[in-house]
Amino acid sequence: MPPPPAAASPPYQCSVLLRRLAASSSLATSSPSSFLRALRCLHARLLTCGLLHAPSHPHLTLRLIHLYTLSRDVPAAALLFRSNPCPIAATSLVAAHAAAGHLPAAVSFFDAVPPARRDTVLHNAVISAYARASRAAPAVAVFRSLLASGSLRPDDYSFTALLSAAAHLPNLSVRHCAQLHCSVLKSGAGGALSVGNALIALYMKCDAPEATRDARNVLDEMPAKDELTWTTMVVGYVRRGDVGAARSVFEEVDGKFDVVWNAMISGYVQSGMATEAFELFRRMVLGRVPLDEFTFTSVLSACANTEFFVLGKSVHGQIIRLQPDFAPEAALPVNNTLVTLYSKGGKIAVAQRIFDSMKLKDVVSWNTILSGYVESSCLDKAVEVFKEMPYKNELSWMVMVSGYVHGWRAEDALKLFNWMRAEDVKPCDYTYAGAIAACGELGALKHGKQLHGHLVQLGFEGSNSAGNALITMYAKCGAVKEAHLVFVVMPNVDSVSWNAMISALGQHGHGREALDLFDQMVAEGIYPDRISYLTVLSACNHAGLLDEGFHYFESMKRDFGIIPGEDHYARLIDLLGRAGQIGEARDLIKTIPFEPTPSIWEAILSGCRNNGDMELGAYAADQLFKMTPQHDGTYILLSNTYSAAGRWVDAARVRKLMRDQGVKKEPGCSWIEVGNKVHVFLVGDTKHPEAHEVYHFLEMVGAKMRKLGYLPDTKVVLHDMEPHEKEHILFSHSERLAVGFGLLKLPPGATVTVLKNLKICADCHAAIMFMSKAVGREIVVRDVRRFHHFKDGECSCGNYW
DNA sequence: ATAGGGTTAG
Repeated sequence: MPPPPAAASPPYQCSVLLRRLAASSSLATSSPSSFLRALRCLHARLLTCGLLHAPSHPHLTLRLIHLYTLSRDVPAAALLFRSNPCPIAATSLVAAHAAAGHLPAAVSFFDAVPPARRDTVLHNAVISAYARASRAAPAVAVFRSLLASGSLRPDDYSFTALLSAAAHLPNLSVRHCAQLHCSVLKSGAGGALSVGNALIALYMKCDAPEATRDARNVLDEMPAKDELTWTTMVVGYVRRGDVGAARSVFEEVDGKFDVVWNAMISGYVQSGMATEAFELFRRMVLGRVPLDEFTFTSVLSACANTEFFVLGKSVHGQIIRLQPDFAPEAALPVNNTLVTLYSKGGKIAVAQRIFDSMKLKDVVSWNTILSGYVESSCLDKAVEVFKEMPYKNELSWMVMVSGYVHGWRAEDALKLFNWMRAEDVKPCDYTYAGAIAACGELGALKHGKQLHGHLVQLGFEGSNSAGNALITMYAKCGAVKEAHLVFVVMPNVDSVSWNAMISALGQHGHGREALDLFDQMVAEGIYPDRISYLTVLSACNHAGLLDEGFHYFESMKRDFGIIPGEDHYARLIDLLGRAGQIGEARDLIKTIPFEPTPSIWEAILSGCRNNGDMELGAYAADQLFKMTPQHDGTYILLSNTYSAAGRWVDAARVRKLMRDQGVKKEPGCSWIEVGNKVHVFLVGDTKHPEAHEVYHFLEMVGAKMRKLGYLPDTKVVLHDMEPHEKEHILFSHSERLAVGFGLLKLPPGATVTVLKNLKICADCHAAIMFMSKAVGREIVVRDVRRFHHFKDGECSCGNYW
């Protein structure tokens, strides 16, 4: 934007420049700072020429206000306006702010105009501002004030705006609609096309089935109809979930209006009927119906959601061929959807290229690329994007918080969540769900409970995402009762909630109760999914319920048509292995309708460890080595199998092999607080590429302890031990807990956190709880996998090592 | 100067 010429401009030149500035208003969004600079320059010139507020040029001030509004320089616009609060300027300001979604600002301009100066048009603008914001009651109040003014009369616009506001009434009944309909007819506004359209939309919003008939009557009595009339009908039926009726309205106009095509396609997309949407799109192409940005956006989003990636690419190709002349604003949603398509199709690099090439980007674009990186598990890249985003909204924070949770970075998730609240961004229920999941991951029961309290305060109790997260969090923290309480009070539980609750019971050894709950779910008519069955099989595993496991495994396919996947087979084999029926497990492999996968061989191998069946074990290990040669678990499992069979030499040979092959043991750490010291044990290979992350975590632990201040002189003692020392220290839980760490010698009030990533049996868990009670201290057990049934060596860390 | 429909991120 070049600055205006330096020479003094006559009024005419000023108005020309203003108009040119307005024409380049797209710059206001793409390059706001240079636009604003030019605008201020012009403003100064108008002032020096004495043209502002000149009675001969009222439009100059008006246009200036409008442009300031466009550039979001609200104070400047307001200042100009206050010097002369004329209704025309107010109308323009109200409309601009309402369009930008700033309702309070919009209304403030209405309020600033003295009531005697307000005209009908200004009232109309405010009514429609409320309508846009779904605020029916204040819209009606403004309409009433219009009637009460005495001198003013509502016109067609007033009624159109009033009706569209009324469509947002919470319990809209046919009676309401009929009353409004009557007052429209009495005023004589009934003949206007826009009023008729608004009436149809109003009736179609009613839940009552007979409302559609009334809408149809309005339509039939309208002297003239336009494409909006039909579109409203189609959209109304789609929203009511009656795609069939929408389709017959669509057939009735026989494709005469382009927008109705778009409405029908998007209706199919919203109803999850992608195939029908594609079919309609094909007919549009064949029938040479003009395709616009709305068509492309709907079809592309259908492709992205249904993983019809190839079809999406061909639509993209079509766009490239047609070279449609979209304005940057029109191309924006199309490009946003393309970015979604490619990132969901796993082509994040292509998505990034499209993103880079976009002339105009908005929050949606940035959120799309952000979640693209999160879903492609490129968390570091996502963080980078998050930091450089020019604008964020609540969704951006939500994506990042839940991205951290999925990337196993719970601490970062909580940090971000707190930061977000410090920035005064109000988290939605999904964001709370992410933070709560992070608490579950960390075993931070207190913090989780706190968030639960906030949820209740904020009125998010009815939210399923938050409720499901709470169930899982409480279960992970060992608070099954609380989990159950959440489950019971949830107003509309879904299959995720059931699965979470069943799994909560199963994890804590309540196998029978878990199975009962599953049966109850089926009895209530909820269809179990593959996750439900995974959960049920795990519950059987924890409780050692072999026959029940088989019973549910068989019913899965028979009763619900769910094809068992590798994970289901692996759990079943696990179950057999635990019961000592390794021969049956061997037979089961033969019945699997696909090639056994690593997780199945792993289950076999760990079954063999319990039974010392070295022949099968060695075979399973062979298969595993072939499939995942660098997987440390295989070596450890095989070595343990040999140990269990008493073949120590072979066990040592496997470990040597692992070293020789250069397979790195994944690093991890365990930590425990004793007195004023935090003992941290670094386990695994310190040369592993991920070891620095563990060191980082250790530093964080220390810093956190000091910050919390509950142990004033906390020292972090790093134990980077020799292998033989590790095996000694991590030999057995109960031993370690009782003796090794001197639990009973702890000072009163100390908190003990028991290790990360250990397998622990129900008996040990009970022992810890008992000790905790005995010494009157809180003990948090975090991220511990618990086994109800265990044999020698299973619970001890000899297994882990 | 004001109205009404069809689009995108989880």
